[in-house]
Amino acid sequence: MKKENFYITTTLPYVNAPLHMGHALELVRADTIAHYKKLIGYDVYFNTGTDEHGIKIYEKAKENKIAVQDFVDKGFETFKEQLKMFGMSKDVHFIRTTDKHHEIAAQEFWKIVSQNGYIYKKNYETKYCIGCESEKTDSELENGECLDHPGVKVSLISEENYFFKYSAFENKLLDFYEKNPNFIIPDFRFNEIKSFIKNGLQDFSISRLKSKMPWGIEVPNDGDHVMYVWFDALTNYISTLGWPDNLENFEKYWINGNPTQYCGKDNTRFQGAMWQAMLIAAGLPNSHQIVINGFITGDGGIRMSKTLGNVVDPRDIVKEYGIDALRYFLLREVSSFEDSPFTIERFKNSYNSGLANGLGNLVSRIMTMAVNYNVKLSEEDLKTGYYTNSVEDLENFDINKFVNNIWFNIKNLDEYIQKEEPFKKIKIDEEKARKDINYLLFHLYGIASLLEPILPETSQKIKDLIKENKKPEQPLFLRKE
RNA sequence: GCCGGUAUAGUUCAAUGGUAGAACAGUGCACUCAUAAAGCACAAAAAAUGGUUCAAUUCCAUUUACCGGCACCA
Repeated sequence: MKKENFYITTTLPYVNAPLHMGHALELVRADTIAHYKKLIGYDVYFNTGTDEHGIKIYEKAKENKIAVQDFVDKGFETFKEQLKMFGMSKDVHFIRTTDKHHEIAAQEFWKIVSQNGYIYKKNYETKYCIGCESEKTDSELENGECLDHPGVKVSLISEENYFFKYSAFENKLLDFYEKNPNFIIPDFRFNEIKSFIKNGLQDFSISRLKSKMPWGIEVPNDGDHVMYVWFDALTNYISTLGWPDNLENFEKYWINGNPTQYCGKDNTRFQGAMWQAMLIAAGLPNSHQIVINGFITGDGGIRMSKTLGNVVDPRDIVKEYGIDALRYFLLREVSSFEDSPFTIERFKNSYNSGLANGLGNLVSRIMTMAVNYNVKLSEEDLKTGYYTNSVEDLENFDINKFVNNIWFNIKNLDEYIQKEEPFKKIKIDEEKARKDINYLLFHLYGIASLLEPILPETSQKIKDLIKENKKPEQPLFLRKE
């Protein structure tokens, strides 16, 4: 039978800074969905990678006195190492916006959109703060002054830029949304973007003078300009598939793979509208779904920031508690769509109750009985698939709810042991006690199966213990005080 | 300012036009297979005002508080 295909991607983080908790959330969630789809038999293409162009990266490299290419190469290696720390699938595909084939794809994309009449040149006024020596957006200004340099009026710099005819896509986007009522998840984000578009779209600038921003992809047939972020970065979602050369992969995963994009809520507009308009402009099919995460905040919903000192680094969590502990918290405790706080205290509470006292302890108590009384699962029991039910939540990207249900099963087994007391029964009615333990093993194996996309490492450990009829040598998750 | 949303136990979240459920934290009991774990029990909640209704936490309106969006910021 021919396998069905599935494509999923994260956004590409900037290569010049370490990944924060929000990145970890997006990556781990996309990984979970990718893993789940593989389990139910899909041929999955999972994309992530790094955005490596732009003035900030260029300047940072200069500041560190190294060649820009070396700087981004190093950043990319760091990125890959961090993905390992998040327990990502090994078969994830990486795209770098400095990859040669990506650069060619971005230029080809530009050419097509230009041929279709959606790119034109016009004068563009940017606001420039002499103090910062950089361009500013309106949202960065107050009363026409940059916040870091009050009293210094920003100056207006005029230059010729290429523009994308975004304004031509109002109705096309609204039509597309109308036909795809689940295009953006959750629906309140969908409403936001709809009302944004109904307020009217303005064309936006898509190039910069190369003399001012040397580190970027050249605009086709115009060596004086490089692409500004949009046409460069957003096209990664198809260049990773080999577009425009490898149309086989493109057809398989983009056209027939329900391309699904995870992103944070600050990216709603870019992924949900801008990129979609660009695809229409290029005559290419739209994404299938955009799934939008909330933010990870500090306690009380306030923003994480260095000055407040409430930043939790995902790498520190992994170092102290392990990969699956981080994944557990992100996938179970963080709301699937709303903002959620991440504090060490919350994390520790959740770790102790859910992983140490919950799952870890359950594995210990069941395996001890199974080993002591030598109860093993039959080959047939080991083959039973657990992915027939209860996956609706995953299909709706409500991972949070899915994981909660697994923990409901864990609780049920604890209650079962307490009620049936096989450890007592074994002295009175051995056959019945062995049946109980078999039941427990069977359902524990089921829990391990459900956990496969959530906590891949732990899932494998539990399955091995059951198959080999062994107790864990050390607690799966040591209680932390 | 405009548009949208939210307000339920100490905390994070449910359900519901007619007894408001759970998890974590708390208190107590009790068990020993297990990581001083798990189990059982107890305690604990509808922002305010008004309206519709036999009946409102639920529907409607107003007020208050908070959150999100309102463009070139990944």
